[in-house]
Amino acid sequence: MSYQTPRGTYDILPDEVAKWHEVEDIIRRTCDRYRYKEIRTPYFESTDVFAREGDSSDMVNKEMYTFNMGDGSFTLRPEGTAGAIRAFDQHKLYGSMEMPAKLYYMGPMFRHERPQKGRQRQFTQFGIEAIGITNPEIDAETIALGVDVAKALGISSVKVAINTLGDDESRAAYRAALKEHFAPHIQDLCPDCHRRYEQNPLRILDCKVDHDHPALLSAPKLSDYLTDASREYFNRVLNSLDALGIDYEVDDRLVRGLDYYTHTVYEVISTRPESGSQATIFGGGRYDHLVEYFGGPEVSGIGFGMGMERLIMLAEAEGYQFSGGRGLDAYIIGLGNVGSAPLGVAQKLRAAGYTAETNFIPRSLKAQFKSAERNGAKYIIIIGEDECAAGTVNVKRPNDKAQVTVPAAEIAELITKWEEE
RNA sequence: GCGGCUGUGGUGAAGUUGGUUAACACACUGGAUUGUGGCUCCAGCAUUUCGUGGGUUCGAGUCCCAUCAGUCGCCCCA
Repeated sequence: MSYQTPRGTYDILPDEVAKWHEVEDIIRRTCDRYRYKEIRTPYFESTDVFAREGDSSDMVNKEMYTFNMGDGSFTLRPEGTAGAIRAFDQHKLYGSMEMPAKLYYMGPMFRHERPQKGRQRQFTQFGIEAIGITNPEIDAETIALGVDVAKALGISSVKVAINTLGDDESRAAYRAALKEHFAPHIQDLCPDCHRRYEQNPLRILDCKVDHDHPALLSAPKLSDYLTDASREYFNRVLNSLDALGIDYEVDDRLVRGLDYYTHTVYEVISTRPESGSQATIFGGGRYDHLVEYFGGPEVSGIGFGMGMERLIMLAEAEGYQFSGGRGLDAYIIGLGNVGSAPLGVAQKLRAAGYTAETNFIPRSLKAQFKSAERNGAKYIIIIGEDECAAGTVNVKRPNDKAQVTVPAAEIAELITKWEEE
């Protein structure tokens, strides 16, 4: 009997962790520059935080990890927005933070989906939310933040696709128009579109099967149903993107899966052909009713979510070199009966800020040299019985094979001197 | 949830129409060189074992069924 990680989950092994630290660090620094503050919410919430009324999609019905321990129904968070808004309302941050409240989060999310590459059941998502002020410049700035993160990881082949869903009035009118338009053609469309017709008519527009169907090509445009205010808002978003120096493409077929989105929606995708179904780097939009749903004021927010596994995959595809973490400064070799002398030397170096490692099991000099080399030691320190008795150590620099003998007490000073050369 | 493909040691992998000792390479361990490594050479390294569990057969890594996992596409994508 052997054990393995559950389907769609994976271990991040020691060799890969440095990569994650680096990505996390880039995200934190970027958010810091934009003055977004981290918020950490529970990994599970009451189920109704995620299963809001009006959502009848597959996500809520089949793709959530929900459990009941006898004190209510709880669900592992499938995304970050709901928890952040819930916290914003619960702690009345609209009273203590200056608006917009600019928040970011980073951590594991859980979705019971069929796994694929870049699509795990437990995955890691970074996201931001700017809550409390409806303003097109904010919408544009969130895109700039996400693009900055991607750029910092060398991801340059990106395309910003953006669209507007308009306000409630615009979207309701468009939805009605779409249903009216497709009603006579519904029999010609694929079975999936039959379901979409009922559940989310906007999704028919990006159907892969019926992509070139005449009824799709002649379908009414959302832009024709926008109110003047909505159109004006969207134009200001686009102008702001110009000001930020961000190229974009308006894609009037870009929609979202949930009903709470209004006005701006966007997706930033990789244009590298091999990225396939993992092309989306991050996607987000504005939501008008979420804050009041959780008991807060009638204000809107905007945010995006970014899958960090994909981010790392894309960074690697673009040739980004991860630093690999800190290397080894000194490897201390002990030969013969030298007791704990190597430990003492290692500790002196660590106290001075260096990384140091010693051999613990009796091994030949050759074997210990191999370990030192494999660990990429910048300095190799040899302590034999003679040195131990004399209170000295041999210090070797593999680069040029220079070697000196110094009193053990002065080891840190010697390394520092060599480091400064 | 649906369909296709894949699954051999630490890694990459070869394994013909089922036939008896699972190739090769790298990595790793030890030695040649018992206090100065990185090269070279030698040796060891899957010993009912080929993701797991059944089945067919005199005999299965090779065929059949189931199952698990990965992967590609669909659905969905908060």
